[in-house]
Amino acid sequence: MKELAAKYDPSQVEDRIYDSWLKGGYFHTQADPKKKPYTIVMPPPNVTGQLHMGHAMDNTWQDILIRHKRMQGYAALWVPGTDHASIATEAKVVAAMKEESLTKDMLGRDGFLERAWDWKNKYGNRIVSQLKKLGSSCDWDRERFTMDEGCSNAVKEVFVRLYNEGLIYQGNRMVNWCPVCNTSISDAEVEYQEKEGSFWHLLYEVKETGEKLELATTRPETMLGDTAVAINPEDPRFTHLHGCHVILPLLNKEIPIVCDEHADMEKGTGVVKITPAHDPNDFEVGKRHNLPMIRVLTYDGKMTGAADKAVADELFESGRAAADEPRVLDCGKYAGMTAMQARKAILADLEAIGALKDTEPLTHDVGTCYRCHSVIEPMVSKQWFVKMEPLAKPAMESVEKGEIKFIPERFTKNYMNWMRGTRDWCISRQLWWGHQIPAWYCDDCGQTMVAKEAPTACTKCGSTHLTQDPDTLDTWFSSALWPFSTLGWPNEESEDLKYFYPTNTLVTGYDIIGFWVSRMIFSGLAYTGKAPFDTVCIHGIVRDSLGRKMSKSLGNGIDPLEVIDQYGADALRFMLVMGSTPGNDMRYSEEKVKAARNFANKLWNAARFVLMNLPEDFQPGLPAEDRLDMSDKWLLSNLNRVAREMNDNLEKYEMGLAAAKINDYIWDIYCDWYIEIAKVRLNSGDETQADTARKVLVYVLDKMLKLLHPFMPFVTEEIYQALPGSAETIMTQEWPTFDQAHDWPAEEADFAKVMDLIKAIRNIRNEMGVHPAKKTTLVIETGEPQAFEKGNVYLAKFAFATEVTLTDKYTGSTDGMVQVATSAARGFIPMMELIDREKELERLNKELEKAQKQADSFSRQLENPNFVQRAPEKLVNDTRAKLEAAQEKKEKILQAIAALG
RNA sequence: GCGCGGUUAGCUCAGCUGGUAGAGCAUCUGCUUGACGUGCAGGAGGUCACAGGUUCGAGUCCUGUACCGCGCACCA
Repeated sequence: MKELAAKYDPSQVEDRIYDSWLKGGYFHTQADPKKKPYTIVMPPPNVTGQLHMGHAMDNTWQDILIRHKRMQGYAALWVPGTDHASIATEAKVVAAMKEESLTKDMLGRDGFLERAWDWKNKYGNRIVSQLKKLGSSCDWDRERFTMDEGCSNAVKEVFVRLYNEGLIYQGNRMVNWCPVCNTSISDAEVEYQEKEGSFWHLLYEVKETGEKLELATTRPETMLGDTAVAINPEDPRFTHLHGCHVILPLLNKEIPIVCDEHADMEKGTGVVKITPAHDPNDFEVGKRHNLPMIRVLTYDGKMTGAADKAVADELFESGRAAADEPRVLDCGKYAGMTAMQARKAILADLEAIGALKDTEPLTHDVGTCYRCHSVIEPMVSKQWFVKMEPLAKPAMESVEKGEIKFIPERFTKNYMNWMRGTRDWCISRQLWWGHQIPAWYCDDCGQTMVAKEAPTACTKCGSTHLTQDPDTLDTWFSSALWPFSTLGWPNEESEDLKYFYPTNTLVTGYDIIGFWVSRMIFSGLAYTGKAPFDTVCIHGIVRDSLGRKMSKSLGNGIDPLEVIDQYGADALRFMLVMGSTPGNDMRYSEEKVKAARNFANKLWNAARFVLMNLPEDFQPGLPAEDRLDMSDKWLLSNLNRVAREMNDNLEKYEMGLAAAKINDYIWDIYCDWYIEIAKVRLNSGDETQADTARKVLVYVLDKMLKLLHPFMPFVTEEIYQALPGSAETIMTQEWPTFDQAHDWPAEEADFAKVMDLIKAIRNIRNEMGVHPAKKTTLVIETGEPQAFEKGNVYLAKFAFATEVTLTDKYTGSTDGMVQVATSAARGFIPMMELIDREKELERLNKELEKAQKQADSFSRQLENPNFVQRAPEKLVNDTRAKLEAAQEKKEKILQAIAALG
């Protein structure tokens, strides 16, 4: 047992406690046949990232769940780790290199990767130590990284398997190309932003008829790559053009007019130019009509030139180009221009020849890169894809069957929509930081070989000149495997995999259901045959106090570490769960953090009070029942209920409700009522009473520390350590459960009656402005003396009574007596001279009105024969009792008014 | 266009399977009460967006409307 400091200073306590947890090894969990497993894998933050409010919330929720289960005796494992975040990290490293005027090309792949690893090693620990600041009880012995050996092995394994099953293929497809990041990105990574643009109406001359065909485009610079124009086959305006051609302006090239339903008769002029290499719809049209694909943009967003053409042509001539490879145009005078420059130049030239009819302003949604927000160029390019349909099907079924449950349930729909609509997943990235694709090409014959290890010779021609595909995999490819790659997969014999997998709860934000959750689900099902978790608990995002998304550009982000420094991790954590609901966004506000900090402080002081009242030789343990009085039983009975309800709430992922309950119990019930009661007994001079109060105080304090621990781990541990007879840590103590032996409804009800009277007396005194120092006698008239006899002592203190008398019928004078009424009792207080008669009359009438309203509402209900007939019997009886109580109270108020008059 | 969410006290939000509307903050009135003023006691403040419906009974379930926000699709 030790003393608590006069003030709780989280910054003096938290790091020390966290270290002690680490030293104690309490976070570490192993397969244990005697226990049930409970597993959470942490959504891996970017290795070079910094903790933000989103992480803080995500990890707080996980920590609450894991600490709760750990205390319940599960082998609770929380696997932490970080994500290599290919594109984000690479961008940062490149930016840092730029400071030294270095580029990737100057360093070469190996040189670059060396730098990238240095970067990772330098910053990779930052986020981890920040997570520790939060109090996260992850098993750091198992910390993983998506590019570590095990994860990389899993990635290669999956890639090879899927390839062999035909689920990964390579091909020239339309992809989203970011000319700034210089890589393809997946459909999911494209963000649409509304932008001001124009709609340019162009005129293409029909070769056969000489008429000018008007069509509109938002991207005129791609017209050099047009290989057709399309009209709708049903369009009566253009039937005469079936089979005709147009002359593509500027290039003076003949291209066909094709009939395709992609051309919408209602839209624009009904004529649409077809650029198969640079538009996803046109790509499809091109395939349907066997149109050539002509690429006019380089991968860094410039118009192609002679050199680009030469490279491509050489591939074709040597026979190494795939059949679906696009041709490349030498854009001549436009070569080397950016798309924007080319747009201007081409429009000017079109105008000069009279081919630009009109320019119409237009706001439209433009696809942008989620990373750098530059405009995406749709482009045909040779990439690796995962065939989604065969994988999505079981992934949807699994959720439909209820093997995986979303909390809240509505996100199931969100997930289903995503799965249903998803196209094949482009997984190759033109980046160096990441898992290099395990595919090798024969320099001599072009043969493709996919294997976990580099082949020594070409399987076709035997050549030893092999080159590995330079591309890396989408970051999400490795995160998709996270729930099992971290547990030992593909080694099916792994103890951890067998014991801890499938995991239980996945906690994450709704913004990455598509990116991550869905991919883990289909991956888990495909490779392990099991859904990777049974529950997906979704939280919203933390917004600023004005409800705006926190963002770098707005500069409205709140740094969780600064909040921790100022108010403590417990306060931040508590703020992030109190009053929050799964799936809903919440606002950050410093007021809320302060409220949480105040709560920690309240608990601290309560504990200080308890401890300072314990004698040296104090023996903890609850006294025998016959020593417990009404207030003890009321307190314990309430504790019991709170424990049960919190447990139910946590099982249902209602962390916010659970937090509110322990908050209310500690503050209202334990501190505001019970400690005040205990003071009376501690100072009563009755050692038995005092000892009972102390024992109950300590017993309940211990329980409520445990109930609060998952939410506020630091302050609860610090206090727990100071309790007599405490173990080395609260972390592994048993979570309190409902105890049938501590269920005392009768005493609870009796005590409630006493509290009622106390509140009524406090109320009147306050309203009448009677100074607390002014004490009076008190006569209680009641038909239920058992409650008030036992509560006598407390009434003296809380009702400011010098002397309390009980009677079943007050026969004394009502002169000068102020009367208070509750349903169970009438109180007579001689203090009329202290109060204003008129005011008191007014107050009583108000009370009467209130009671009357209540009684009316109940009797109305009971007068309804349908209610009595159809409502549950218990409810009807309860309502009768309530009506009776309201009437009794009314009666007593009436008597008080009469006495006054 | 399809879908989702929100609308409850001045503010920020809870309210689980329908049963007399809650909290924190703010506000007002008292209180230097031997744990805590980061506190204590008390007050005021709500036709739960609107309109219908189901039900003995609706903040809660159903239908529709309005406003705010979000996601997806389309965008020649």
